[in-house]
Amino acid sequence: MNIELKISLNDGLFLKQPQDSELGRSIIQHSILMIDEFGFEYFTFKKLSVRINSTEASIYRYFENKHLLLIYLMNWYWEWVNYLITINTKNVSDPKNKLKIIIHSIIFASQENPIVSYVNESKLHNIFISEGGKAYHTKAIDDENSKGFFTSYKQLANSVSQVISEINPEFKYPFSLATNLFEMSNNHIYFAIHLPRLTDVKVEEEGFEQVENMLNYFVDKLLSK
Amino acid sequence: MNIELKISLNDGLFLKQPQDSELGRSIIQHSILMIDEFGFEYFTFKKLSVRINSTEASIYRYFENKHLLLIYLMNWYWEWVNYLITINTKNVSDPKNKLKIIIHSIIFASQENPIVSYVNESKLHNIFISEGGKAYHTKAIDDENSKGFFTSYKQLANSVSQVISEINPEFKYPFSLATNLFEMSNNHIYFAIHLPRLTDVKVEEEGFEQVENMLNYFVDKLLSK
DNA sequence: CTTTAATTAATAGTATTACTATTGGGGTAT
DNA sequence: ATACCCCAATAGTAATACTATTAATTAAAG
Repeated sequence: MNIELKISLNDGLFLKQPQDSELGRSIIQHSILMIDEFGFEYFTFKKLSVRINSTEASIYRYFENKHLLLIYLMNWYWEWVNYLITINTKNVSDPKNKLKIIIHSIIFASQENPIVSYVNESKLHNIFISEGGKAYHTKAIDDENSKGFFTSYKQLANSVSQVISEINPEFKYPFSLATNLFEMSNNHIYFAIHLPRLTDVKVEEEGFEQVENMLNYFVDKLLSK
Repeated sequence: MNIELKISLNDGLFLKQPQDSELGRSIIQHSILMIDEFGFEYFTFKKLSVRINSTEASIYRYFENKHLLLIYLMNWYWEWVNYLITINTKNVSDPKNKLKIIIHSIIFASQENPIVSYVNESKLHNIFISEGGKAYHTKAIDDENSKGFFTSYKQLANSVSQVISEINPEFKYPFSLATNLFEMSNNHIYFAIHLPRLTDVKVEEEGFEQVENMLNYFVDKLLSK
């Protein structure tokens, strides 16, 4: 028997629940692989349909367009990081330790706890790093936001901000720092790979330790009294 | 007589120097207005050509495609901010004051020193905030980087990092902090407008004072010994 | 001056992309 | 057996991204 975790996402993101059918799961699986491989701009439903031996029109029955598919995938990622943070900090009471674990969860999300067989979490993390911003940098942002397409990210930011406020209740920018941890993590992994003159950190085969150290250093300094 | 400043940009960014002809300047002027108004995805050369009473093919003689036009505009912005920082800090010797002025220049770039008649610097700043990341989040990044399309940004980051190191020579991440000032400024202005739950700052009609205060607060804390 | 060369932008396309209306096939219920 | 419903494929259209070629204008050479 095959037990599959079902990630719960805003149902305005899809026309038909992709997790419930073979074709739907195949769309999720191969869209992740193809966006990672070729980039979001080059990725089309036509190309995806050829790869999964289906048709364009069939994919359109699941997702309205490729932009909403990207938001769907980013929501998957946010939900998954949220899940990771929850289980990793379950028995931790010291907020400073909690924040360390949160930072580790953000950066090493890709290498731990694969929970859904048809989702390559490591490549989903790559997409988050390279294409994540495109999910909310669009003219339709206000409309999409009002439909709740970014509540997962907001919840994530909210729970991280609470830990920040626990560490230093006087710190004036807990939400800004929380989102900055995500944005900075993405940016500096990306810069280290593609625009190294824009950062001080390097990424190695072993992983993103230097990025993790930098974020911990920033947080320590900013939250010291 | 009409004296126009000519911004010097990497000539791999265009096929034909747009600053040298009426049509070229019109392309720059109205692409800024249209991208700001409709967003980069909706913007096309066809629509631009209708607006400026020309043809698609004529625009293609100046720019290879709309992505390179965006990189061109972002380079324009980086060069312009670099120019602003240079003149604003010319007679300032204290590095702490210098950094304050740099932060002010980044955030209020749009409201000061319009230098080129056919460029609406305020709307160019809007594009930088909303669409800037798309200039370098693409599969062609390594190729484009090797052609020097991002040297303006790197120079900017480099000169800011020098000021940071002057303030605190022990600080380990001067480049990361420099780029983070730009990225954070963009993100939190954007969040304040569209995703307010992701930040602690608000933007008012008067401007982005709260963002400026936040960046100064971050810098003070991070660079204190 | 004229003829030739070079530079300019417009015409008129094509291939691809994004998206949709409609049809048909395979289970399920009665 | 047949009516009903769900599913995905066929076969389109309109818009987009891009290009080969031609026409018009300007500059240079004889």
